[in-house]
Amino acid sequence: MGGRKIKNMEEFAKVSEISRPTLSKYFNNPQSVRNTTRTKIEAALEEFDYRPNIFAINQNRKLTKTIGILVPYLADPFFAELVRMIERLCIATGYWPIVFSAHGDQELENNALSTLQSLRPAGALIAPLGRRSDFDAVRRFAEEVPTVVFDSHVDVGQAFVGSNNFQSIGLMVDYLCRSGEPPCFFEMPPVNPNANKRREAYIQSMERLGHDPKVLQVNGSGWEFERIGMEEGERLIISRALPSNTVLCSNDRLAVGFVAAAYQNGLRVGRGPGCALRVAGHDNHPWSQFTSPPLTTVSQDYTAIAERSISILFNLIHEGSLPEDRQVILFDGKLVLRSSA
Amino acid sequence: MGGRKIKNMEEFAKVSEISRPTLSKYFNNPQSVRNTTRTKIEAALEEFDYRPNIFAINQNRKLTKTIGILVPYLADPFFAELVRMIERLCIATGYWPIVFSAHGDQELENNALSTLQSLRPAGALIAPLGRRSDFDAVRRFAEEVPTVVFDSHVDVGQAFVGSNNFQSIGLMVDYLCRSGEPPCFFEMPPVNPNANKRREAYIQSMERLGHDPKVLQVNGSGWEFERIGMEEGERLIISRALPSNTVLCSNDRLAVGFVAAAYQNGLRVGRGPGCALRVAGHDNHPWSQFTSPPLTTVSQDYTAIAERSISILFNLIHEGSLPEDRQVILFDGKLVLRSSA
DNA sequence: CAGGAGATTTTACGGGTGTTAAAATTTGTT
DNA sequence: AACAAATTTTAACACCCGTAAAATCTCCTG
Repeated sequence: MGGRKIKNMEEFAKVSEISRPTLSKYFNNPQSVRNTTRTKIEAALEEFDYRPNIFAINQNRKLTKTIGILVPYLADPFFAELVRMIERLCIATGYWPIVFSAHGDQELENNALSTLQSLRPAGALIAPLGRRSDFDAVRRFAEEVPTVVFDSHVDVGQAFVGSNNFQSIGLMVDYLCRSGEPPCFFEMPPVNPNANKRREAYIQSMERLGHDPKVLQVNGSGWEFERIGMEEGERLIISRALPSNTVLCSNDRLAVGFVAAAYQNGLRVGRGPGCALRVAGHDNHPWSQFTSPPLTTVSQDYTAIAERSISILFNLIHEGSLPEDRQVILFDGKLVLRSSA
Repeated sequence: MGGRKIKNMEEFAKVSEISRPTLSKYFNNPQSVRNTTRTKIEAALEEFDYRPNIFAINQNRKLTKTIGILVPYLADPFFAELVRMIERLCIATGYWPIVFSAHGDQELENNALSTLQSLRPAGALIAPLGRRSDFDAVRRFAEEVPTVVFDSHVDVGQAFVGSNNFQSIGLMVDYLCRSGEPPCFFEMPPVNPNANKRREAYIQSMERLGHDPKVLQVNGSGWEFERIGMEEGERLIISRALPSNTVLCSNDRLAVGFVAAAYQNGLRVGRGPGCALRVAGHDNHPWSQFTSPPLTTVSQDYTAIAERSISILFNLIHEGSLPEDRQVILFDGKLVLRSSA
C-alpha cells in the first residue's frame, strides 16, 4: 500500500496481471480463488493503493453487505453500548454496519427507514421508537428488508429479541418485598412497549404477593429520563407523596435521577440502618454502578441480546425468511445487588 | 406516497411526464428547475413511491452528499451528544451523515477511515483517537478528503475545532484556589492530546498562582474512565495518598467514578461544612448533574463546537480548501458551579 | 503422458444515474 | 406578434463493477 493510486478495477487488473472477473471474485470472497492467484493479488495490493468502489459494488448485487441499525436514541448509553457490540459483530463477519438514530422523533425515524431502505441492506436490526413510531412505515420497511426487532417490541419483522420484563420485574419485586417494605413503582414516560410491560409486570407481581400495587405517574415526556427522575423525584419527596420507602424505578436512568434527588434532599438511600429510602432500577445501565450509593438493579444481558439479534439476522439473510413462525426471544434478567436497595 | 412502486428514474420520468435529465437536476437541487416543473414533479412524488438509488447517484458524482463522522468512542456520552447534534445539522442541510466509531482501537479507526474514504464523502468531521492513532493514516485521509478535526487536536485537516483547555482549566484552578485548598490533579489515561494539554494547563495555572502542582498519575488505560476513576479513587482514598482535600479531575467521567468512590468510603464531598473533599470535573458531561453531590465542572460548549465544525466544513466543501491558513478554533469553557466543589 | 476437473480469461451485457450537446419548446419582453 | 432568453427534451455516452457464457489454461490423478 501507499503506492501508486489505482482508479478502478480495470486498471488494477492491468497492474496485477489478473483478469477483472477474477478480481471481482476475490473481493467478494478471497477464498474463492486459487492460492497462487490470491498471493499474486495480495502482493499487488501491497504495492498499489486500490479499493473497489463501494457504490458500484452495491449497485448490482442483489445481496448487499450492508447491515442497517436503527435505534431510537443513540445518546442513551443503553443503546450506545448495544450498538457498539452489534457493530463489532458485523465487522467481524465482513458486513458493513451503518447506524441511524431517530433522536426520539417520528419524522427522523421515518427518514432513517427510508434512507436505509434505499441502501438495499442485506438486513436490518431496529429498535423502533414504539408508541411514537409510524407503525405502518415500520411495517412496510420490515416487509421489504429482512428485519430483526430488538428492545422495543413492535409486532413487525421476522423476529424479536429483548428481555423478559415479566420475569425481571418479578424478580426485583420479589426481592424487594422479602427484604423490606413492598415497593411503589416509579414509571418512565410511556415512550415504548417496555414502559407499559414493566408497569403491568409490577402490578401483577405485587398482586401475586398479596400487596397493593402503587404506581406513581410521571409528569414529563421525552428521553431525558435522568432529568425527569430528578425533578419528579424531588417533587414527590418534598410533597411527601411517596407511598412506600421503597421505590422501584422502571429503568436505571430514571433511578439515577431519583437517587440524585434523594441525596439533594437529605434522604439517605440504601438498605442499612439510618437509610430513609430504598431505590432500585432496571437494566444495569453502564452508569448504574456509579451512583451514590451504587444502584441495585436487574441486568439486561447486553451481550446475549446483541449476539442473538445478529445471529438470527444472519440466519435470515443466508437462509431466506421464515414468515410462518415469527421468533420471539426474551432473555431473563439477573438481579444485581448493590447497596441502594 | 404509498402509491405504485417505481423502479428507476426512467420509469418515474414516464409517469411524471418529465424528462429524466430534468428529474436528475431536480433531485440534485429542487430550486434549479422551473416552478411549474417542480410542482409537477412533486405532485408525482406524492402519488408514486420513488427515491433515486443512492449507489447509482454516487457512482458518477465527484462531490457526494455524504458527510463522514468519526469518533473514537461512541458509547462515551460526550461524543454521543456531539454526534447527535452534528447529525441533525447535516440532515437539516440536506447532507447524509454517516457515523463511524473507532471503539478505542487503532485498527478499527484505520478501517473506518479507509471505508469512509472509499465512500468519497464531500467532507469529514473526525475526532481521532489521538495517541493511539496511526498518524500517517489520518494524515493521508485528510489530504484526500476535506476534513475538520474536532475535540482531539491532531495536526491534520483544514481546521480544528475544540475547547481551550488552558482557559478552562485555568478558570477552574482559579476558582478552586480562591475558594479553598489548591487542588491536586487527577489525570485521565493519556489517550489523546486533551489529556496532556489539561495536565500542562493545570501545572501552569498552579505555578501562576504560586502553588505547588500535584499530579496524580493514573493506573489504567482505555476508555472506561468511570471505572478507573472509582478504582483509582478508592486506592488513593484508602491509602490516604491524596495530597489535597480538593481534587480536580481531568474530565467528568473520571470525576463521576471518583465521587462514587468517595461516597462508598464515607467521605462527604462538597464545599459546605462537614465535607471532607471537594471534587471538580471538566466537560459538563450529560451525567455530571446527576452525581451526588452534583458536580462542579467546566462546560464545553457542545452546541458551538458542533455548529462551528459543520459550518467550517460546509465552507470548505463549497469554496474549496484553503491550505495556507489552517484554522484553529478554541471555545472557552464556562464555570458550572454545583455543589461538589 | 493422457485425461479431466476446476480455475482463469475473454467477451459482453446490465444496472441506475450523472452529464453533455444539440435540438425543441416554453416563457417573458417589447 | 416577434424575438431573445431560459428551460426542457432527446440522444448518447460515462461511471465502475457484477455476472454470465464460452474458451482456455492449470494442476492433479492414474
